[in-house]
Amino acid sequence: MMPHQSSSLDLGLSLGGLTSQGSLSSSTTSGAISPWAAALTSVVGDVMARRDAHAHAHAQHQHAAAAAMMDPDHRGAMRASTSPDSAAALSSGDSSSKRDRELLERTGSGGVRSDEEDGADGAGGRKKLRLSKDQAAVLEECFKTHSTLNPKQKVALANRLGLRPRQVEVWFQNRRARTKLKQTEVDCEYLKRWCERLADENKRLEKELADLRALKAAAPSSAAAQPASPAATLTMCPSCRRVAAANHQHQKQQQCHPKSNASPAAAAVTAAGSVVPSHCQFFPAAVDRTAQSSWNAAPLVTRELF
DNA sequence: CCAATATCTCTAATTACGTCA
DNA sequence: TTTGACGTAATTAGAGATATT
Repeated sequence: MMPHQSSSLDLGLSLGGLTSQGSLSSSTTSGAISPWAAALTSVVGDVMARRDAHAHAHAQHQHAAAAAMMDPDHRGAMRASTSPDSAAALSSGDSSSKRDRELLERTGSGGVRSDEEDGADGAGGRKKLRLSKDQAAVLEECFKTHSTLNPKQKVALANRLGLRPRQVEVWFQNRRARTKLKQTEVDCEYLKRWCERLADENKRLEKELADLRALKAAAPSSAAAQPASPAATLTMCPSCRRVAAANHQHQKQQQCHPKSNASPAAAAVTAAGSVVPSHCQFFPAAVDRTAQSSWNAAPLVTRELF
């Protein structure tokens, strides 16, 4: 599965740096600001300035409450907090199960509630939050920088947006899923077009083969002049279906695909582990997709093939 | 040191809500 | 006004990693 990225993505964000003015101060022990923190700060600054013009008073109230509830550091160095509820549960020695705590978080008891939730029914019904354009823009910008969040980033972002950390987490999960789905669609389209192209190529080669056979049949006299020489025999490579002349003199076919000892450049290993002959490598996906070991690393690009 | 347990985060699949044509 | 499609927030289940007991 995916390795945990907490250490590599650690912002060094200090929640204490969240000032009441809404500015996000990010600092590392070295004093350098990470790219993610810088992006968050600038994006949040731009978008939130507009947002705050409308909802500053209410947001401040929320953020103050959130800051009071959410301090992941108080739980110790190693265990990160996902929700204020779980933090509270742990710090109070609560032995309730994970599901219980998740239920608690969902129902919002003791946690931070968003504007939308405040207006929701309290009967436990699933009330769907609609993220504002500004919230979505901030999340989107952050996603561009990093598709995953460490706990500190999550809490900081949640605080800034007036959302629960869980909501930020869910948004990133769904965003990754959408990205992957889109990439899959792109890949699917790409493969479809390759398939069509190969079918065309196959047709062309079969026609070429038929022509050659016709040519051979039409000129039997020249073949008869050299009856002992089967050099004109045409064979087709079972793998790539290319036509090749066979050298029967030594009962050795002209090898279309030199066996495994061939130079590394002669064969590329596909993702499935099969060997693709070098002259069959007009399907680049067989090669370059091996480098895409993870979806996160696969950029959503339309390959320029045609 | 090792096993059991707890907790976290992730993906994948699914559900359900809100919007819009 | 109703309805179906669609986008997406939220839920669920299960797996892997890591810390704690």
